[in-house]
Amino acid sequence: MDVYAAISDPSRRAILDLLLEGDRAAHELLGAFRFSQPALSKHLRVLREHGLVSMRKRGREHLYHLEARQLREVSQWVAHYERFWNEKLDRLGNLLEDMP
Amino acid sequence: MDVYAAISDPSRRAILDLLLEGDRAAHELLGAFRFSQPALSKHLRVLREHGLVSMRKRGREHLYHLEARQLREVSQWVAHYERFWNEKLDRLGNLLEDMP
DNA sequence: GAGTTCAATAACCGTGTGGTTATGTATTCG
DNA sequence: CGAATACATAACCACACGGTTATTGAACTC
Repeated sequence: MDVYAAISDPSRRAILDLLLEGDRAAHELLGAFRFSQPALSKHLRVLREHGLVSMRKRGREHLYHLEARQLREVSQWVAHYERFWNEKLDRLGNLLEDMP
Repeated sequence: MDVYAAISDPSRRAILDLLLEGDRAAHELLGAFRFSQPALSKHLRVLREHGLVSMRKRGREHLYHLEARQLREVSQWVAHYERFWNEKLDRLGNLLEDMP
Protein backbone atom coordinates (compact mmCIF):
# COMPACT_ATOMS: atom_id res chain seq x y z
CA MET A 1 0.00 0.00 0.00
CA ASP A 2 1.26 3.48 -0.81
CA VAL A 3 0.24 6.94 0.38
CA TYR A 4 -2.48 7.18 -2.24
CA ALA A 5 -4.11 4.01 -0.98
CA ALA A 6 -3.77 5.27 2.58
CA ILE A 7 -5.84 8.35 1.78
CA SER A 8 -8.25 6.51 -0.50
CA ASP A 9 -10.42 5.68 2.48
CA PRO A 10 -12.81 8.50 3.45
CA SER A 11 -12.56 7.69 7.15
CA ARG A 12 -8.80 8.06 7.09
CA ARG A 13 -9.09 11.38 5.26
CA ALA A 14 -11.55 12.50 7.93
CA ILE A 15 -9.06 11.58 10.63
CA LEU A 16 -6.40 13.67 8.93
CA ASP A 17 -8.86 16.54 8.64
CA LEU A 18 -9.55 16.37 12.36
CA LEU A 19 -5.84 16.37 13.17
CA LEU A 20 -5.52 19.47 11.01
CA GLU A 21 -7.09 21.35 13.91
CA GLY A 22 -4.69 19.95 16.47
CA ASP A 23 -3.50 16.80 18.18
CA ARG A 24 -6.17 14.43 19.39
CA ALA A 25 -6.30 11.36 21.59
CA ALA A 26 -7.66 8.22 19.96
CA HIS A 27 -10.83 8.21 22.07
CA GLU A 28 -11.50 11.81 21.03
CA LEU A 29 -11.22 10.88 17.38
CA LEU A 30 -13.51 7.93 17.92
CA GLY A 31 -16.38 10.23 18.83
CA ALA A 32 -16.47 11.51 15.26
CA PHE A 33 -17.18 8.09 13.77
CA ARG A 34 -19.75 5.36 13.95
CA PHE A 35 -17.45 2.40 13.71
CA SER A 36 -15.88 0.54 16.60
CA GLN A 37 -12.72 1.34 18.53
CA PRO A 38 -10.72 -1.47 16.88
CA ALA A 39 -11.71 -0.14 13.47
CA LEU A 40 -10.31 3.26 14.39
CA SER A 41 -7.20 1.62 15.78
CA LYS A 42 -6.65 -0.09 12.43
CA HIS A 43 -7.05 3.14 10.50
CA LEU A 44 -4.59 4.87 12.81
CA ARG A 45 -2.16 2.04 12.32
CA VAL A 46 -2.31 2.46 8.54
CA LEU A 47 -1.79 6.20 8.87
CA ARG A 48 1.13 5.61 11.23
CA GLU A 49 2.76 3.07 8.96
CA HIS A 50 2.71 5.60 6.14
CA GLY A 51 4.09 8.38 8.30
CA LEU A 52 0.93 10.42 7.92
CA VAL A 53 0.52 10.65 11.68
CA SER A 54 2.76 10.17 14.71
CA MET A 55 1.77 9.08 18.19
CA ARG A 56 2.96 9.80 21.70
CA LYS A 57 1.55 8.52 24.95
CA ARG A 58 0.23 10.71 27.71
CA GLY A 59 -0.82 8.44 30.52
CA ARG A 60 -3.20 5.94 29.03
CA GLU A 61 -4.13 8.23 26.17
CA HIS A 62 -2.50 7.91 22.78
CA LEU A 63 -2.12 11.36 21.31
CA TYR A 64 -2.04 11.51 17.54
CA HIS A 65 -0.29 14.21 15.58
CA LEU A 66 -0.57 15.07 11.90
CA GLU A 67 2.55 14.53 9.81
CA ALA A 68 1.40 16.34 6.72
CA ARG A 69 4.69 16.21 4.86
CA GLN A 70 3.92 12.75 3.62
CA LEU A 71 1.14 14.29 1.54
CA ARG A 72 3.66 16.27 -0.42
CA GLU A 73 4.02 13.48 -2.95
CA VAL A 74 0.31 13.61 -3.64
CA SER A 75 0.39 17.37 -3.84
CA GLN A 76 3.20 17.31 -6.35
CA TRP A 77 1.56 14.67 -8.48
CA VAL A 78 -1.76 16.44 -8.71
CA ALA A 79 0.01 19.74 -9.40
CA HIS A 80 0.86 18.44 -12.85
CA TYR A 81 -2.84 18.54 -13.66
CA GLU A 82 -3.76 21.88 -12.15
CA ARG A 83 -3.19 23.91 -15.27
CA PHE A 84 -6.25 22.25 -16.75
CA TRP A 85 -8.58 24.20 -14.49
CA ASN A 86 -6.52 27.14 -13.33
CA GLU A 87 -4.98 29.39 -15.93
CA LYS A 88 -3.41 31.57 -13.27
CA LEU A 89 -1.12 28.75 -12.30
CA ASP A 90 0.89 29.19 -15.46
CA ARG A 91 2.33 32.39 -14.05
CA LEU A 92 2.45 31.12 -10.52
CA GLY A 93 5.76 29.35 -10.68
CA ASN A 94 7.57 32.52 -11.63
CA LEU A 95 5.95 34.47 -8.83
CA LEU A 96 7.04 31.92 -6.27
CA GLU A 97 10.60 32.19 -7.46
CA ASP A 98 10.61 35.94 -6.83
CA MET A 99 9.21 35.72 -3.35
CA PRO A 100 11.57 36.35 -0.43
CA MET B 1 -15.55 4.07 -5.22
CA ASP B 2 -14.64 7.73 -5.28
CA VAL B 3 -11.99 9.69 -7.13
CA TYR B 4 -9.42 9.00 -4.44
CA ALA B 5 -9.88 5.27 -4.86
CA ALA B 6 -9.70 5.67 -8.63
CA ILE B 7 -6.24 7.22 -8.38
CA SER B 8 -5.08 4.92 -5.59
CA ASP B 9 -3.94 2.38 -8.16
CA PRO B 10 -0.46 3.15 -9.54
CA SER B 11 -1.34 1.78 -12.97
CA ARG B 12 -4.25 4.16 -13.28
CA ARG B 13 -2.09 7.09 -12.22
CA ALA B 14 0.42 6.04 -14.88
CA ILE B 15 -2.35 6.04 -17.47
CA LEU B 16 -3.31 9.57 -16.49
CA ASP B 17 0.33 10.61 -16.66
CA LEU B 18 0.57 9.24 -20.19
CA LEU B 19 -2.56 11.08 -21.25
CA LEU B 20 -1.01 14.25 -19.86
CA GLU B 21 1.17 14.25 -22.96
CA GLY B 22 -1.75 13.85 -25.32
CA ASP B 23 -4.58 11.57 -26.38
CA ARG B 24 -3.72 7.91 -26.81
CA ALA B 25 -5.42 4.86 -28.27
CA ALA B 26 -5.88 1.95 -25.89
CA HIS B 27 -3.38 -0.25 -27.68
CA GLU B 28 -0.79 2.53 -27.43
CA LEU B 29 -1.32 2.75 -23.68
CA LEU B 30 -1.07 -1.00 -23.39
CA GLY B 31 2.53 -0.92 -24.56
CA ALA B 32 3.52 0.87 -21.37
CA PHE B 33 2.31 -1.93 -19.12
CA ARG B 34 2.96 -5.59 -18.48
CA PHE B 35 -0.56 -6.67 -17.76
CA SER B 36 -3.07 -7.96 -20.26
CA GLN B 37 -5.38 -6.03 -22.57
CA PRO B 38 -8.51 -6.80 -20.51
CA ALA B 39 -6.74 -5.50 -17.41
CA LEU B 40 -6.09 -2.21 -19.17
CA SER B 41 -9.67 -2.15 -20.39
CA LYS B 42 -10.87 -2.45 -16.79
CA HIS B 43 -8.63 0.37 -15.61
CA LEU B 44 -9.86 2.58 -18.43
CA ARG B 45 -13.44 1.74 -17.49
CA VAL B 46 -12.83 2.86 -13.91
CA LEU B 47 -11.24 6.08 -15.10
CA ARG B 48 -14.15 6.66 -17.49
CA GLU B 49 -16.76 6.03 -14.81
CA HIS B 50 -15.15 8.68 -12.63
CA GLY B 51 -14.92 11.18 -15.47
CA LEU B 52 -11.14 11.17 -15.33
CA VAL B 53 -10.91 10.28 -19.00
CA SER B 54 -13.22 10.43 -22.00
CA MET B 55 -13.21 8.21 -25.07
CA ARG B 56 -13.99 8.63 -28.72
CA LYS B 57 -13.74 6.07 -31.49
CA ARG B 58 -11.60 6.46 -34.58
CA GLY B 59 -12.12 3.41 -36.71
CA ARG B 60 -11.42 0.45 -34.52
CA GLU B 61 -9.25 2.48 -32.20
CA HIS B 62 -10.57 3.91 -28.95
CA LEU B 63 -8.90 7.24 -28.32
CA TYR B 64 -8.66 8.25 -24.70
CA HIS B 65 -8.53 11.83 -23.53
CA LEU B 66 -7.59 13.21 -20.12
CA GLU B 67 -10.36 14.96 -18.19
CA ALA B 68 -8.22 16.49 -15.50
CA ARG B 69 -10.93 18.60 -13.89
CA GLN B 70 -12.10 15.65 -11.84
CA LEU B 71 -8.80 15.86 -9.97
CA ARG B 72 -9.69 19.27 -8.68
CA GLU B 73 -11.35 17.78 -5.62
CA VAL B 74 -8.12 16.01 -4.72
CA SER B 75 -6.14 19.14 -5.38
CA GLN B 76 -8.35 21.19 -3.11
CA TRP B 77 -8.28 18.64 -0.34
CA VAL B 78 -4.51 18.31 -0.29
CA ALA B 79 -4.15 22.09 -0.47
CA HIS B 80 -5.33 22.29 3.12
CA TYR B 81 -2.12 20.53 4.13
CA GLU B 82 0.36 22.39 1.99
CA ARG B 83 1.20 25.04 4.55
CA PHE B 84 2.97 22.36 6.55
CA TRP B 85 5.81 22.16 4.06
CA ASN B 86 5.60 25.43 2.23
CA GLU B 87 5.67 28.62 4.27
CA LYS B 88 5.37 30.74 1.17
CA LEU B 89 1.87 29.48 0.64
CA ASP B 90 0.63 31.51 3.56
CA ARG B 91 1.01 34.65 1.52
CA LEU B 92 -0.03 33.00 -1.70
CA GLY B 93 -3.75 33.36 -1.30
CA ASN B 94 -3.51 37.11 -1.12
CA LEU B 95 -1.31 37.28 -4.18
CA LEU B 96 -3.75 35.24 -6.22
CA GLU B 97 -6.52 37.63 -5.30
CA ASP B 98 -4.58 40.53 -6.75
CA MET B 99 -3.78 38.82 -10.02
CA PRO B 100 -5.66 39.98 -13.11
C1' DG C 1 -5.71 -4.40 45.29
C1' DA C 2 -9.96 -4.17 42.48
C1' DG C 3 -12.28 -2.04 39.01
C1' DT C 4 -12.39 1.12 35.09
C1' DT C 5 -10.71 3.40 31.12
C1' DC C 6 -7.89 3.69 26.84
C1' DA C 7 -6.04 1.47 23.15
C1' DA C 8 -3.92 -2.29 20.50
C1' DT C 9 -4.14 -6.96 18.76
C1' DA C 10 -6.15 -11.49 17.30
C1' DA C 11 -9.29 -13.99 14.81
C1' DC C 12 -12.77 -14.00 11.76
C1' DC C 13 -15.87 -12.60 7.72
C1' DG C 14 -18.20 -10.51 3.53
C1' DT C 15 -16.99 -7.81 -0.16
C1' DG C 16 -14.27 -5.47 -3.55
C1' DT C 17 -10.12 -5.21 -6.25
C1' DG C 18 -6.87 -6.38 -9.79
C1' DG C 19 -5.45 -9.86 -12.31
C1' DT C 20 -6.28 -13.85 -15.53
C1' DT C 21 -8.29 -16.64 -19.79
C1' DA C 22 -11.98 -17.08 -22.97
C1' DT C 23 -15.35 -15.01 -25.79
C1' DG C 24 -17.88 -11.50 -28.47
C1' DT C 25 -18.22 -7.40 -31.57
C1' DA C 26 -16.76 -3.89 -34.72
C1' DT C 27 -13.64 -2.47 -38.09
C1' DT C 28 -9.85 -2.77 -41.37
C1' DC C 29 -7.13 -5.27 -44.71
C1' DG C 30 -5.89 -8.63 -48.40
C1' DC D 1 -15.53 -12.78 -48.56
C1' DG D 2 -12.21 -14.35 -44.86
C1' DA D 3 -8.49 -13.08 -41.71
C1' DA D 4 -6.59 -10.03 -38.61
C1' DT D 5 -6.78 -6.15 -35.43
C1' DA D 6 -8.70 -3.33 -31.54
C1' DC D 7 -11.37 -3.33 -27.73
C1' DA D 8 -14.92 -4.64 -24.35
C1' DT D 9 -17.18 -7.98 -21.57
C1' DA D 10 -17.93 -12.40 -18.99
C1' DA D 11 -16.50 -15.56 -15.78
C1' DC D 12 -13.44 -16.79 -12.56
C1' DC D 13 -9.80 -16.48 -8.77
C1' DA D 14 -6.43 -15.05 -5.03
C1' DC D 15 -5.97 -11.71 -1.96
C1' DA D 16 -6.40 -7.37 0.51
C1' DC D 17 -9.54 -4.31 2.78
C1' DG D 18 -12.73 -2.60 6.23
C1' DG D 19 -15.59 -4.04 9.44
C1' DT D 20 -16.91 -6.97 13.57
C1' DT D 21 -16.44 -9.33 18.48
C1' DA D 22 -13.34 -11.03 21.94
C1' DT D 23 -9.22 -10.54 24.36
C1' DT D 24 -5.18 -8.45 26.28
C1' DG D 25 -2.34 -4.98 28.41
C1' DA D 26 -1.28 -0.55 30.47
C1' DA D 27 -2.45 3.13 33.33
C1' DC D 28 -5.41 5.76 36.17
C1' DT D 29 -8.98 5.79 40.22
C1' DC D 30 -11.20 4.40 44.22
